[in-house]
Amino acid sequence: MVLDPVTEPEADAGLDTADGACLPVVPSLAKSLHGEVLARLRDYIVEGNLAAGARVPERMLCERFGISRTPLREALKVLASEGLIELLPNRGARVRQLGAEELVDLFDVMGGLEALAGRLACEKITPAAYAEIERLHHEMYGCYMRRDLHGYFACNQAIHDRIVQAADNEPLRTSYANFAGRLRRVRYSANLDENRDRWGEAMREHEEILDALRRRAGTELSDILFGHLRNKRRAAAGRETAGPPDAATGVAS
Amino acid sequence: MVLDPVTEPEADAGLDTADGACLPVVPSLAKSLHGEVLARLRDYIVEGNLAAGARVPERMLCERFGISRTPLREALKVLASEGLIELLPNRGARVRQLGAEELVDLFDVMGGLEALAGRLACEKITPAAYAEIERLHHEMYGCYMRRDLHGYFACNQAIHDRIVQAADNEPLRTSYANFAGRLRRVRYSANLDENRDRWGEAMREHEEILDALRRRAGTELSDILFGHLRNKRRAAAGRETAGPPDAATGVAS
DNA sequence: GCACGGAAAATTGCATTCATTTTTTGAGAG
DNA sequence: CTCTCAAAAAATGAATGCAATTTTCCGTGC
Repeated sequence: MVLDPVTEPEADAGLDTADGACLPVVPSLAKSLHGEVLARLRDYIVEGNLAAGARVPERMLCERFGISRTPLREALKVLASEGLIELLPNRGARVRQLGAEELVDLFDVMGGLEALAGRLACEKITPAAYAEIERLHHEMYGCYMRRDLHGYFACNQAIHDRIVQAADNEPLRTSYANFAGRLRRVRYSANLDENRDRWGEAMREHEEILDALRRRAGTELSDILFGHLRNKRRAAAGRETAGPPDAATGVAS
Repeated sequence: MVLDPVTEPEADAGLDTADGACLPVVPSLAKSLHGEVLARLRDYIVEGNLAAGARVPERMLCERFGISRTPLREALKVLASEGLIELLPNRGARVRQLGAEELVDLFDVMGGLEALAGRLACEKITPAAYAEIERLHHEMYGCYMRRDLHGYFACNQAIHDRIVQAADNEPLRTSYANFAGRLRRVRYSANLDENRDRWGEAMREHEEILDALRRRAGTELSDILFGHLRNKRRAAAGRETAGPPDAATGVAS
């Protein structure tokens, strides 16, 4: 996940004379140890290998990745700016705690970004891309009917991703990936499984989503998507134990 | 600018026993040389002290800030992740070029974030905060009437900032500040001055904004704000020379 | 006169080192 | 036995050092 911008082997060696037209893809963190470490460490944390609130042990990660502390610390600074970890003055870094209110805020931002993606998708989506989403929608409906939770999740995420892709907006993609990563750090829980009402509701909302997208009704789709995320948030919040900030929270539907 | 999260002196030294309730504010980059350098360098670039597309000279900035290369390079990595600069594999960093299409994308994301801020503000804004926005609106109208462009800009920005503040969502604030910074790097141009139609239109849109906010009509305000940014984008794009990616583009209204 | 080639200089990326702060360990007092 | 305090140990933050790549500059050939 966290869709990386494509990293081709950088085939344009040699002739880059005075022509200023060498800005094809962003080679920013293409190779370079730093980029590698950043991606790996981000995955490592998002995957949940480090307990929430736990301190990030530099030494251990250094030998784990076989690098020195310099590139690792650079990666830590970036992850901090992404909001995944926090830097404690003179005390290193620790995995960011997601309190209940922060979780709510993140869900709202995701809702805002999806709303934007929907709006833009209605303007720019190609018939082929729409057809693909329609296909995924029907596949998801099939999963819903036969109570295939795993398949449903996969289709659901694929649909939302496709909408973001269809928006064809690189900064939006990046931001979306960033926030999705932050939320993904919390444990998936099969909350739909114990919440059939929400599942049905979510399915109906997805019908509306597809319908609005079919009609290219940007404003409408925007509202539906925001509401969709709001309901998802509520469903997740319902599952929450609120007390310990480590509470496993559902991220689904 | 780029509103920093408050940095209190971290008064909770000593007893943090098993109680997991020590997450008041983010001391992330509170002090620490790295945080200082990051903020200064970001300002330095946003202010436009480095030409667009120009390479970022480490050595020079090091002696300019009186630090070694390590914290500077850390800051560079973070700024790259923020999208302000780009890292070239073995060639250091350069200030990111904003092509016409990227500019459009950034405006859309700003529109999406403002739309979200409007929605949330309608839910959470306090009467006092609303009153303040109303006051700013009338002050802005005064500026408009007497053709005080500078005052108009200031009020305009203050209003949009207040809406974001009223949304009371920290991740949103951070993201908004990030994108605003990226756009701010392009030169301000008094495009409203040569585009009286747009000025009047913008003023009318702001009337609608205030009205929707007064009625706490979140969905409506969301649409108006997105459209407002869209029009702003169009006005800015109209000024653009499109050819050279260095084209000075207006960011106003 | 201009393009091509190569060596010197500069710059980058990462590792290592050093000073400072924090955390842990242990001894002693109450 | 527990609490306090101090010193050792570890870890952090930043500076410096070093190999590798890039850029610059100058000489040569056409």
